[in-house]
Amino acid sequence: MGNLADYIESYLKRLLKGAEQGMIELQRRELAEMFRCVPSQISYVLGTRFTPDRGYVVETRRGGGGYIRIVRLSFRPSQDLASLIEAEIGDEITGRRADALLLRLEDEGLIDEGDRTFMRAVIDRETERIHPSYRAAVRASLLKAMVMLVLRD
Amino acid sequence: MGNLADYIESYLKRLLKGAEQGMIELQRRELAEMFRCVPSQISYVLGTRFTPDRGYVVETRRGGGGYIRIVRLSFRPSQDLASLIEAEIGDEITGRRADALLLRLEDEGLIDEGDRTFMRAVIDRETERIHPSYRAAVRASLLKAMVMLVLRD
DNA sequence: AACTGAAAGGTCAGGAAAGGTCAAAGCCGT
DNA sequence: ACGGCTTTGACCTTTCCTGACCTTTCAGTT
Repeated sequence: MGNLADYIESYLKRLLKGAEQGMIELQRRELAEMFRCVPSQISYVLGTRFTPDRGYVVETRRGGGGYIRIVRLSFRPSQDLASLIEAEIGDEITGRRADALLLRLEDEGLIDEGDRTFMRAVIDRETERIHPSYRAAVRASLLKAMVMLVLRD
Repeated sequence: MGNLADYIESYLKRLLKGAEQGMIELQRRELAEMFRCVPSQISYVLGTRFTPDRGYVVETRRGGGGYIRIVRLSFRPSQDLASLIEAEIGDEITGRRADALLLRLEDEGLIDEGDRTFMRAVIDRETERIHPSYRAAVRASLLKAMVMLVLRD
């Protein structure tokens, strides 16, 4: 994990952990100076790591006194678990989005790394035997089934 | 066993043995240089020797600072369980046989009644959407995935 | 109220640095 | 000679990082 984007990401996540209400506010230019990079690098990190997919919302404001606010969304089900999972995963899902979701669950402490790796292995294994055009659907079914099984209670 | 792929395989396995958390991280290009071969040779070794079937998961990242991470599953589909499950379930299974299997697992005290009814419900739900001719296959995948997930460790 | 300049953040394209793919050639045992 | 692993190399995709240029907001001036 040697690249700059990763460092910035983990710095921001550390800040978020220590923050009230799972929300932080900062300035792009300042942060860029701190990491000695161009400001657009910060935008890059936000755009690739703090996406809704991964459970974050970013609000910004330009101009004097501008800021960037990062809000962490909690996966904690407000409704019932099944419909939340249904909404997140749907009938089909790419391998990438599946990874992102598992990572997010790990990030939130809902599953551990072993769970994540295991589920990934199962998905890879079951998925590669079948015809490519059904993969996305089977992947979704498997993911939903396993996540529900692990998260229920 | 004099071929390059075998040497690379055993080198990686040696690294894995000495690694904390049964996980190593390396760069494809570097490793290729070390063995004086083309990078795709590394991919070949990973694709043929470090498969989920054999108890490994490989995660990679491209681009600057890219890496390859090899994780050994702690629940290495312990011959017993994995092959038992594979043998019992196979590539396809009817709803009836699935029920029977779940009941048997409950009988043997390997899962409780809650697990069983939950898994059944998940299978029914995921299975009803899809085309009838694929149900048996998807049912098998789901069942295998969930049973392994619950029985692992 | 309108104008203007400075101070944010946004966008986008391009180059460099990984790893991925796939088909063809090579090698080896039967 | 054949079939199945191995190896190689040409070409592709993804990710990171930077820099040039754009837009928005605010504060002060006219």
